[in-house]
Amino acid sequence: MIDLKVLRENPDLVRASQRARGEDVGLVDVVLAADERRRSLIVEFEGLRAEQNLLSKRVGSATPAERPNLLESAKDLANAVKRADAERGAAESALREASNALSNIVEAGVPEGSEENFVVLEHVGTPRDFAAEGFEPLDHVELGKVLGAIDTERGAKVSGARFYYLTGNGALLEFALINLAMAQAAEHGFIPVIPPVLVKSKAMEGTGFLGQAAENVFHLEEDDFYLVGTSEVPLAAYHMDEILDGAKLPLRYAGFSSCFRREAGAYGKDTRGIIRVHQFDKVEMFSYCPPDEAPAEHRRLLAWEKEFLNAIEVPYRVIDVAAGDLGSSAVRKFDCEAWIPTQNAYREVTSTSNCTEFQARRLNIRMRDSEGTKPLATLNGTLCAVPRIIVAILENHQQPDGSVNIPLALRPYLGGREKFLPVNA
RNA sequence: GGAGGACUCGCCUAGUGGCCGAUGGCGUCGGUCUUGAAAACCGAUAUUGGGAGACCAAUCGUGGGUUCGAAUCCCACGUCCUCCGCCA
Repeated sequence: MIDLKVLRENPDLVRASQRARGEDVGLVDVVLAADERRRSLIVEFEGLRAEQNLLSKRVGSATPAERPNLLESAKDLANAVKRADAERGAAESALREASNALSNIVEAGVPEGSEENFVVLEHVGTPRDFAAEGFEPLDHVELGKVLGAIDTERGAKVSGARFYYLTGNGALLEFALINLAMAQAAEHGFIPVIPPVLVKSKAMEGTGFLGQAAENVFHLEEDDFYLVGTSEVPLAAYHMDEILDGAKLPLRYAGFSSCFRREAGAYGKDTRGIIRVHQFDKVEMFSYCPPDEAPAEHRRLLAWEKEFLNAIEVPYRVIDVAAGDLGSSAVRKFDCEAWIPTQNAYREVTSTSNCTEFQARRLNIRMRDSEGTKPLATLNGTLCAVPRIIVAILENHQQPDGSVNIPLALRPYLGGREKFLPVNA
C-alpha cells in the first residue's frame, strides 16, 4: 500500500508511476474519491459519537426525574451513531480495497517499458568458447543424466510436468550450495531462518502476492493455507504487527525454504529441464531498514548476489528491470542473469527488489526512532535459487568427457572433491 | 478429539456496568544530587485516525451482541497454558 499522503499531495506522481507500469491510471482518482468519502464519514461519525459520550455521562448523573427524557434522546442518538459507524466502516473497506490495487511508486531512473526494455548495467565474466575448445556442450538435462544428478523423467512420472528429483551428485550439490550461501549470509550478519512454507492469507496478501501474481500461488482450499513461492513471504510477515527498534536496523534475515509456483501462463516455456519448476529450494535475503537507507541497502543486496555468483564462477550480467516488469510491491528491481551456453542466452538466476514501505504498510510493521514511529522499508534478494544455479554450474563447468568441475568455493562443502564424474548407467 | 484456565500500555500487573485510556511495579528517557557513577528523589513514557489548531474519536486477543453507556455482561472465533485421550 502506498502512502495516502503522497497520493493526496502529489497524485500526478502516482499517475506517472501507474502509466510507466502499464497499469490503470484511473485508479488514482478512484482511490482519491474513496479517501475523500472516508474522511467526511469519519468526521460525521466522530461528531455524533462525541455527542453521545457527553449525553451518556449526563444520564449517569441525572436525577430520576430528568432521566426518562435524557434516555429518550440518547436512544435516538445511539441509532444515529450505529448508522454512521456502519457507513464509515464500509467507506474504510472501500478505500482499503481501492488502495490495495495501486502498485508501489516506481523509483526515478527505472527504465520505461515492459519486459524487453531492461537496461544492462554490467557484464561479469566471459562465456566459454566451446567451439574453440573443440566440443559441443551438453545441456543440463543431459549432464544431469550423465552425472546421475537430475531425474526429470521420474519427476514427471510421480508428480507431473515441471517436477524432478535431485539424486546423488545433484542432491549433494544442493546441500553444498545451501551451505555456501548460508555461510556467506551469516558472515555478512544475516540471521539464518527456516520459515514455514504454508501461510495464512494475511501474510500472502500483505506481501503483495495475491494481486497480479495470485495466479501463480498454490492455495490449499480445505485449510485455507497458501504455499509460499519464496521465503520473502514468511520473512516479511515475520514482524507483522510489530514496532521495531530503529537502532537495531537494518535487520537482515537469510531464509532457506522450498518454494512453490504454479507457473500459470508459462505453458510451453522452459518445459525442458529444471529452469522453470513447480517446486525448488532457495536461500533468500530479506532486509528491514529505514526508508531513507533503502536505495543503498538495495545496492548492497545486489553486491551480495554478485559475490555469490562470483564464487560459483559463472559468467553473468546485471540488468535494471523495466517498470512494466516490476512486481506490484517493488519500486525497482535488479536481476542477475547467468550465461547458459546451450541456450546461448543469459537467464535470470537472482532478483532483488526494493519494496520501500509498501509491504510494511500492509503488514503493519513499523520502526521507532527519535522522530517517532513510522513504516520502514523492506527489501529482498535471491542469494541462491538452487535449480537455476545447478543449471548454470553444470553447463558452464562441463568438460568434454561429461564431467563437471566443481567451483573452488563449493569444494569444502563437497568433501574436497574437484569434479563430478559421470556415473555408469 | 474431550475438559478446564488465561489473553489489559516494551515486560509484569490492578481493575465485575458510568468516577477507566485504564492502577501499581519493572524497564526506558529527562531532571535534582554527585568530580563521575550508583542509590535516592522528581517528572515523562501505547497506538491509530480526523482536524490548521484548542481538541475530538477509536483501541483492554479478534469479530458480533445487550445497554443511553462495556476492559467489565452475552455469543462466536483465535492464540497460549494445564489435564485426559489418540498418534509418534
